Parts: sequence; C-alpha cells; structure tokens
Amino acid sequence: MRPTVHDIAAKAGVSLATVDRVLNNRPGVRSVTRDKVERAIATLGYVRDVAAANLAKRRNYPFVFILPAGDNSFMRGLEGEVRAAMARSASERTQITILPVPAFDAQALVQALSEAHQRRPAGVAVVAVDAPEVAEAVKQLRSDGIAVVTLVSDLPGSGRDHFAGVDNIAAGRTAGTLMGRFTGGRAGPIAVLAGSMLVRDHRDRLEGFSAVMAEEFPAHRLLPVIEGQDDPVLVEKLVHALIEREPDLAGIYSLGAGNRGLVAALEKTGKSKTNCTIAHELTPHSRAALRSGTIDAVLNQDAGHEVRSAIRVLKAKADGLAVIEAQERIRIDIFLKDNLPIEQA
Amino acid sequence: MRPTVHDIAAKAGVSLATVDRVLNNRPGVRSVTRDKVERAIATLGYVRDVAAANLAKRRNYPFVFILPAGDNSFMRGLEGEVRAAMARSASERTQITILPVPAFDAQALVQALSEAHQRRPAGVAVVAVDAPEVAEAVKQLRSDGIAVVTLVSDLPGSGRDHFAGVDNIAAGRTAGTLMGRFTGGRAGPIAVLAGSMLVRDHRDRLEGFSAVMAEEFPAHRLLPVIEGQDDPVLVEKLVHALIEREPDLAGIYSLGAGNRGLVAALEKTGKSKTNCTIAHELTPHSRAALRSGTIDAVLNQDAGHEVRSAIRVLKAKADGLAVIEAQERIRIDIFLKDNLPIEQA
DNA sequence: ACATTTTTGATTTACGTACATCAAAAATTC
DNA sequence: GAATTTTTGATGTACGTAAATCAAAAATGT
Repeated sequence: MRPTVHDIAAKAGVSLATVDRVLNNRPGVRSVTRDKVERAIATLGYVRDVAAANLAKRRNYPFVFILPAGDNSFMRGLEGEVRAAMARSASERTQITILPVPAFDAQALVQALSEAHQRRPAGVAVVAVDAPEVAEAVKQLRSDGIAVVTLVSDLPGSGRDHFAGVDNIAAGRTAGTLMGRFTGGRAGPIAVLAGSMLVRDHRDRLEGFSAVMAEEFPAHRLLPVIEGQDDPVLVEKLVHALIEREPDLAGIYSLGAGNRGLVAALEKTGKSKTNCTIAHELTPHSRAALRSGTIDAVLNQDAGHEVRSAIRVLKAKADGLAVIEAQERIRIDIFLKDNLPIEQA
Repeated sequence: MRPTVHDIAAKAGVSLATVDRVLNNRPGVRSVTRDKVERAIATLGYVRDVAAANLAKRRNYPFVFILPAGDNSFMRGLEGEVRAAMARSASERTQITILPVPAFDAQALVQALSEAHQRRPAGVAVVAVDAPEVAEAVKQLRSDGIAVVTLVSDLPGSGRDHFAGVDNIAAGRTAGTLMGRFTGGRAGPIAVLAGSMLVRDHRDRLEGFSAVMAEEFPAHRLLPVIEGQDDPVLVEKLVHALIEREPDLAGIYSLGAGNRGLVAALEKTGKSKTNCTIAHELTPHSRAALRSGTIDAVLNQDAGHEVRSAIRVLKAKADGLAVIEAQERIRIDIFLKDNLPIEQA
C-alpha cells in the first residue's frame, strides 16, 4: 500500500498536525522536527494523493483563453477544442472563459489581457501578437502571480511561462525541404504567401523556409512574400494575379491561413496539378484540396493537443509545479493524401 | 457549485442510500423510484466526481504489458515508456507488470498471455504476433472480463478491445508517396526491407507501399521483399548483397527495425547519398542517419503516446466506460532532418 | 387481515488530505 | 525561576463518494 500522512507521522514520531505543517509548509515547526518529518517522507517514498488533496481543498482553476475572432478555420477549430475542454471542466476542476479579440490587433489584445487580469484567474492562455505593449501586459499578469501560456504564436521576451505551439522555424524548414524535393529537377520560381508579418509564427516559418531554400535549393528563385491577411477573398485575388504574372511558377508555400482563396485560385486557373503547393493547418478545405491533389502537403499543428497541453501547463504553473517540457512539445504533423486522419464529427 | 449525491437525494425526495443504489446499480429499487432519481440526475446535470469515487473505492488497476525482448531499439524505447508509466503509477492508481517474450514467437506469446491471465489483472496490453492461437488466447482473457489492448501490432479477429498503434496501411502508403516523389524522375528499382511477415504491422506497411507504388509510380520496379528479422547483423549482410546485385538501385524502404545494419551497409558501400532511403521509427541510430543524410525520411509512431493511450483505454474498458476513439488515434509522424524533435534524456 | 417479501430510510465508517482550534509541552527571554 | 513565546499534540470537521447495517415502511401474496 502507498504510504499516507499517518504513516509519516508514525515513522517520524510526530503528530498528524505536524506532518501537515511540514507538507504544506505552514509556520511553527522547528527545523529539527521538520528534518525528521522530511526524512520519513523520503524513506517511505511518500507522494501526496493529489486527487484527495484537491478534493479536500475544493481546488478549481479559473482560466481565461484569449482567441482571435474572425472566420479563420484553424482558429475556429482551436476555439472548438477550448469548448470541448470546457465541457470536461467538471471532471478537470477548470472554469474556462473565452475572450474573443480581433486578429492581428495589438491594441485590442492589450485591452483583452487587461480584462482578463481583472477577472483574477489562475492562468491565461493567449494567441499572441508580437508587439512590445503586448509583452508588457503579459508581464503585468505574471507579476500578479497569474500564469501565462502563449498559444500557437509565441511572444519571446514577455516572460510567459510556456509556449504551447510548434517550432515554427522547423516547420518552415520542413516545408522548404519538401518543396525542394517535390519540385525535383523543375526550375521556376517559388512564391510564399503569408497572413501577416505581425505574428511571430508566420515570421518564423518564413525564416525557416527561406533558409532551407537558400542553403539547399539555390536554383529556385524565391519571389517576394505576399501578405493575404488570412482573408480568403484577398488571398484569391493576390494568387490569381501571381499566377498571371509568373506563368512558370514551380511552387507555392502558403504559411498562413486563407487556404480557401488559394485553392480557388489554383483550381480556376487550372494550375492545381502543375504547381507544388504546400500549406499549413488541416481544415475541411485543406483536407479536400489535399485529397484532390491541389495541395501536395499540409503541415499541421494539432489544436486539440495544444489546448490540452496549455491547460496542463497552466494547472502546473498555478500550483507551482514543474512541467516536463519534453512531454508538452507539440509536434509538426505532415499530412499527405495518404495519411489523412479519419474525419471527425 | 457542482451538484452532489446529496442534491440528487433532496431533488428526488429519496434518501442518500437510494441514490447510491441507483448510481451503482445495486438491487432493491422499484423502477418508479429509480426513474425519479434518474430524472433528478438528468435535470441537475450531475456527474459523479471520479476522483472522490476512486478514493472511496480504493480503486486500482493491475495491468500486464507483454513486450518483445531483444535489442530492437524501438521496443526498448517502448519498454522505457512503460517503465515511465510505472513511475507514475502512484498518482494514476495503476500497478503495471512487464512480461518479456521472444520476438516473432507465437507459442511463447500464447504462454505469456496465459501467465498474464493467472495474475487476474484488470487489463493486458500486448504487442501481438498475428496467429490464430494468439487470437484464441486473447479471447479467453476477454471472456474472463479482462480488457485487452493490442499495442503497435494489431490482431484482428481476436476481439481485442482496442488497438493502440498507427494505421500501418496508411503508413506504407505515405512511404510510397514520399519514395515516388523524392526519387523524382530517376529510374531504377526500389527495394523493400522487412522484419518478418509474421507480424501484422509489417504486412500492412508492405501492402500500403506496394499499392501506392503500383498505382502512382508504375515506372519503378519493386524488388522482392527482403526479410531481415529486425536483426542488425543479418540486415547489413542482406543489404550489402542487395547493393552489389542491383547497382542502379533508386531507393530502399525499410519497414521494420534493424536500421543499424541498413545504415552501416549504405555508408560502407558509399550509397548513402545516391539512394533514397525511407525507414521507420525514430531511434538514436535512425536519428543520426537522418541528420547525416543517409536516411531521407523516417516514419515514426510515438511510443509514449501509445503507452499512455493504452493505459487510458484499459482503464476505461475496465470500468466499462466508452472510449473516444478519435482522441486515442495514434498519428504517423514524418520526420525529415528539419523537424527532428530535441533529443531527450 | 395477516404474513411475507421487497423497497426505502437513517446512520455510520471509510478513503487521504486540508485546515482550524485549543490545550499542553517545550524552548526562549529577562 | 517565572513569564513569555514558540512548537507540538489531540481532536474534529470537511471534501464527495462507496459501502455496509439495521430498522421501518410499503408492497405483495394468500
């Protein structure tokens, strides 16, 4: 049987109350006595029964999730995962509030962070816009003992507790290698389509992609980045113009959202098969395009994993516990038409 | 506040004892009363506090993991993950026993299953060898109310409760597409290196790979399958002979283990760069080969995920609860040199 | 209407921890 | 060595559920 507080008390020759004082480091224990208790804990290999402790404490975790609004499929999927976590809140002792905020808008994000602050939650998860004033707002939350996890897009220099998202430089590099090898011997320029250079994840992907193309596939010319604001309508227009301008285009790397517009433009111009297209995030649209061959590969981050990881980390940080970073690493999924997961309800 | 059993009792106008009888379907409740209680449960949205229930029940889960012995790196990694789960057993209320068994040996596996049976565990996880007598042994476990999950390699027709592993046909197809596209315009035959056709996962991968190569890359000739028994020494010898026999070899798909031998042969014959090599499972060896360029892509299944998923499923099945299949799906990871995860301790 | 069976209520103990209170004992100060 | 402060013990209640016991009440059969 697992040792309990009673066993420690017996072993150390002290009362239950003293064991309790040591375990929850309450004051009023001489250091000699404390040592005795700690030795008993060590020799018995006692580990606190977290379930029983949480029951006794009536512990719960109020969290705020700040997510971009808009009709970006990936972000809506992310929100869906947060809502799924809310449905599990009873058994997980969490109380999650979602705060929507306009995309790519640092000012609005700062305001949302301050609103979150007022709710005095145990932790905040935020899809960050990379701006100094946002970092400042995050610092204020942390100085009040509120745990902060960045989600999907990171905010270095803000002192956030953790980043729940993929290594976007590695993702860009991976896209680069796939692009180089899939286009094989073909010449022709490569286009890069981004959402906005205001978010860290897009900048990082571009950096990784450009680096690999320059290092390993110097024969391919990289065209200037097109910013489509993750807006399907704008993206379609821009890609249409691109295809007319560059008739011998070999590939397109779409590192942001708005893939609906990209696919529409490719299919309307009949370029869907001749181009090598690599995109990000598995959504109903990108899935269909992958299946039909319009998109050749999709790099994905599993939104469900990210949300669950963010919650685990927020809980741990709120309790002052360590996080096993390796276990919380979010991997980059590569999907070809052959390894698409079964569609979910 | 979450409703408790007391709230249900009050709402339904019955005693706590009756609520308990309904919740744990004990006998001695008239159906009218049972209905009253169930309506109260539904209207209050009561969900049992699993932590408190497990505490009161002193619930624990004795499980047996049957794993192949030998120096197969992937299997040793898998065992490491099981041991990591054992270290967490205190907080997870599990008691895990590992039963080693010779690889690819149906008779030994049957015996191990019977030994596991005698221990009367709540569940068994097993890396299956695909043979009728093994399926029969699994059926016996299940008929005694012991949950059975197959791990890594499945056993269809055995009535196992769940398979914790990847879709190996899809994995083979993915390897096929990568092989076809990476070898690009090059002609030359493609070799397939397997461990043993006695295990389902290897057979499935071969099936998927062959199908894609035939459908989409008919120009490439597929050589007869080489079986290396996942033994590095044997594999090196076989691959060496292969390279001498087929000087214009375009690619090798290694769908089993024993990658050390494969890499050694490729590097000694100076074929490491000219060949497109695709292998399975990320181990220290395959990682190094990926980094150096000897291997072009590694398809991986995350052993840690598989073990954790198996445990979750075994727990759920032991409690007669439903499993969210979509959540327990193990994905196929594709690693290129660009998206290798950071090495762990 | 009686005996018999079935159903229900009331109550208690337990799981392992948290937390509070009050008294007793030990250590410290002057 | 008395007064004071600090440390420790003893004890009880709570968290939400499980499980058992025994008595009381209700339903059933004849």
